[in-house]
Amino acid sequence: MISVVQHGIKGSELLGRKFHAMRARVAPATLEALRLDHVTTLEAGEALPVEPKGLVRLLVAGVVGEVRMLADGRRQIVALRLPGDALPRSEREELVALTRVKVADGAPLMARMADASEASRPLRLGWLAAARIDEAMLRDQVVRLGRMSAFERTAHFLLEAHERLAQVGLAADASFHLPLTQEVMSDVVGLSVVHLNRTLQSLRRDGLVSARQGYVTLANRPELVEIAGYASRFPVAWRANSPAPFAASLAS
Amino acid sequence: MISVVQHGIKGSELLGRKFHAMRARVAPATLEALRLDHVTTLEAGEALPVEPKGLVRLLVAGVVGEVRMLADGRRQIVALRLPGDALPRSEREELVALTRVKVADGAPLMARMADASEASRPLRLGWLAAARIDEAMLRDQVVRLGRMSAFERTAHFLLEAHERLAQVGLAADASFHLPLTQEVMSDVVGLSVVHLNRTLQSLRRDGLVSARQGYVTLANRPELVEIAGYASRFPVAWRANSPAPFAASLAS
DNA sequence: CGGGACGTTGAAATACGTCAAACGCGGTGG
DNA sequence: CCACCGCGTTTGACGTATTTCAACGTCCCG
Repeated sequence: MISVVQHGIKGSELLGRKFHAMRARVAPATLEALRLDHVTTLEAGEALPVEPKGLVRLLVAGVVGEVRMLADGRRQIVALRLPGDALPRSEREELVALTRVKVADGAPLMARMADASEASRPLRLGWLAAARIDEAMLRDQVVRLGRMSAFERTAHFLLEAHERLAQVGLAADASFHLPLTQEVMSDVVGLSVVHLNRTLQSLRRDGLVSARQGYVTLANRPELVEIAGYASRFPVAWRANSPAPFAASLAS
Repeated sequence: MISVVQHGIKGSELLGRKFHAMRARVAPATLEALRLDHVTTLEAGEALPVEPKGLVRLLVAGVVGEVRMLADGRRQIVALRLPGDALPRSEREELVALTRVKVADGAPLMARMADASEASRPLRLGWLAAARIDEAMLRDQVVRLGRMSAFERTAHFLLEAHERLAQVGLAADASFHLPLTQEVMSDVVGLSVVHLNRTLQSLRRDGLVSARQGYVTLANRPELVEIAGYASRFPVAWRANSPAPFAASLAS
């Protein structure tokens, strides 16, 4: 979330590739300033070091979790960060690499932009819009955990994951790569591993999704949407654009 | 949340009283610009009309809930807004007066400030800080719902409510006025009314809180904190200040 | 071949939800 | 003044979703 990529800056050298900036809504000069400094790779399970200065980091590949631990070891993954998302720095949550991960330190400009002081107006607005989407997804998460059944939660979660990945070009059709262990997913949706497992089985039995080996296919998306009461978090304006160019970054 | 009041602008004519602005960290000129236009009163149960222009509204008295309804009638109150909080405008949540409520339309300046474009730097920073606190509380809510037992949730919720009210001078000691029905509270903490009721009884039996008639007393705060794993959401810097002047606004 | 993650399964425990009724209480109207 | 609501709280009995515990299967990797 806080995904700059989803904002008109489509693609970049995020992956070591050239800027792809199709139909970028941001002035070239500003885009230029977005050039990223350093790309680090972390292994699954590692905690990301806390951001030293005021830099902003961008998740280039893999999945990062905002993890909150309780005293007795219970774990809640407050939110997931997917490729293209910025990595926030919250005080009580730890950022943990849930898969192998590539992180790019944004140029200081990004930090200043976060300050909402300097930087260009359109970029700043995009930033704000992304933050708003972020918060909306957080609210979704609250509703999921507070009022939805295990079945609904899981469906809703998968729908969200799919949509977010599709946004950044990591899901062409109804299937996508989501290399998370069931334990991780259970900590996202607030269930025990065992029950999540059983819930996934129900979803499969009902022909709604098929999930194996980290590959998920939404076999019956309309029905899933119905069940979960899912509503897209992305303004139509954005959905129209795509297909986002930067791909294949979830795996490695 | 997004409480401007908690930011150095201590007190105001929010209640029709004089500005009290002790040790305000904001320039008088900026403060001046904060003057509020119109104060409306709404009855419990009423939904606040959606903000027409780009105005920002401030909750002066009473409690407002950010309510999300599911198709089948289930209700989740994503967050509570207490006196001094700004009223956000989210797409999927409805703002509902949970008690009799007083709302003030902020001057257009506030709107511009929300844009993070114009307005003074300190005010803008305060705004951002408040937004950060807001999000932190939202994360707390996620953890509560995702990984805490009914007992812990309720304790945690009461602690948060107490602290927030104390921040704005609506709780001197360990007791405070929280005129919410158990049904409302149950929709905040994601429990059934019946179960919330029983949970409150346990809390009473254990001598941790006493709650009757909308008046809550944290009889054993340290123990509650321990149980709920509660951590304050307010930076120490703020806590030092107080006692906030504007009072008695929860009731009416 | 052994070990370690991860997924799956079964049986039993429990936390929480649902249903339905009763209670208390302030308010209203006769 | 009393009777009769309506609304919120409380209680009991019961149903069920979800957790816990413990074991087993499987795949991968050394």
